[in-house]
Amino acid sequence: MSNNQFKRGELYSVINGMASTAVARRLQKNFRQAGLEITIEQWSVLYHLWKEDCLSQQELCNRTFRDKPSITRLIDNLEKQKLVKRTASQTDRRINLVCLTDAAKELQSQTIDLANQTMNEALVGVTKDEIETVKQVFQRVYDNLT
Amino acid sequence: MSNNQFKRGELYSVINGMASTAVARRLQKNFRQAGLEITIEQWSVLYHLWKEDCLSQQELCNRTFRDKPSITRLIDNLEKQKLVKRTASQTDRRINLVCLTDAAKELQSQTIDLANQTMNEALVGVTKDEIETVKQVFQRVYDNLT
DNA sequence: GACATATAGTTAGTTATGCAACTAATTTCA
DNA sequence: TGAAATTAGTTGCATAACTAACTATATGTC
Repeated sequence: MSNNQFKRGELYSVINGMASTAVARRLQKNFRQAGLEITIEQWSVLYHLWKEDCLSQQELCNRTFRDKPSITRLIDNLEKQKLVKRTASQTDRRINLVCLTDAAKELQSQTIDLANQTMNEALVGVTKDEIETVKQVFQRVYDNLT
Repeated sequence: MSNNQFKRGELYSVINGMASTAVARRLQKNFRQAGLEITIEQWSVLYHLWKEDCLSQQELCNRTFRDKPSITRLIDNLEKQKLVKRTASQTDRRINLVCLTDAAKELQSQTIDLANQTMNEALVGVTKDEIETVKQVFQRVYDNLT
């Protein structure tokens, strides 16, 4: 038995990611209470577009760790809500560039404030070093499996 | 700004839980390759029943961190596959006791081996102390938000 | 130039999640 | 005792995930 193997009874918390689920739920709730009608999955797409606008769907797949059908439907829903718009690329007609609308740009600061607030609530009593360790382990696990 | 606040650019990995998603995906794949037709959500319910059989649906909610409709439907599907059976409690007729079938009992060792194997792959290069820290932070975050 | 292969995105089908509204059984307490 | 509140579970609706199969465009190679 390897040195770092989880005991069976502890496996679940890792597989299920209960902590990140709890964060997501709380953030969703905070959005709703602020009258924002977006899901946190939609928000996570907008988040990457705020960093760099007009990405291809494939690029959004890479950055959000989602597969193509998931992104297709998230973009469908964001388009219905008039938060993004698909535009065919001039140079490669296979590619859709996904660009923010003005309405989406207005959401940025408000939702990022809510996200930061939520993280502050979540991380009460957690040290900087511990956060650093969690991030490193996450990255390592992700790299190990992909 | 609080001392342990995430920088914006780092928020996503926590909220999305990409690492636990990657673990779940790999475990699901390993189940499929072994010819096991269960989802990892279903497995996570069975997991708690292997530890203690014939729990109420409410108790399964608590132990798996899911809400009641999610458990209702997971049990529906597990019942379709003849892996569990609902039995009305003798003492409180509101309660369904969810009990394992023989078929489910046979799945236990095989799937837990696969889960341990998956965790070993995932945790290559991660130390025991780091795992301990991650678990503590998860628990802390969960407690902070619930 | 033409055929094979790779890449970008969509669609269909199944399972799962969250919320809100619901039924039925039990408990509380006036 | 009997009405109100609580608890256990279900159902309906919308969103999202994964897989597999699909279309369309682009690239690579003979």
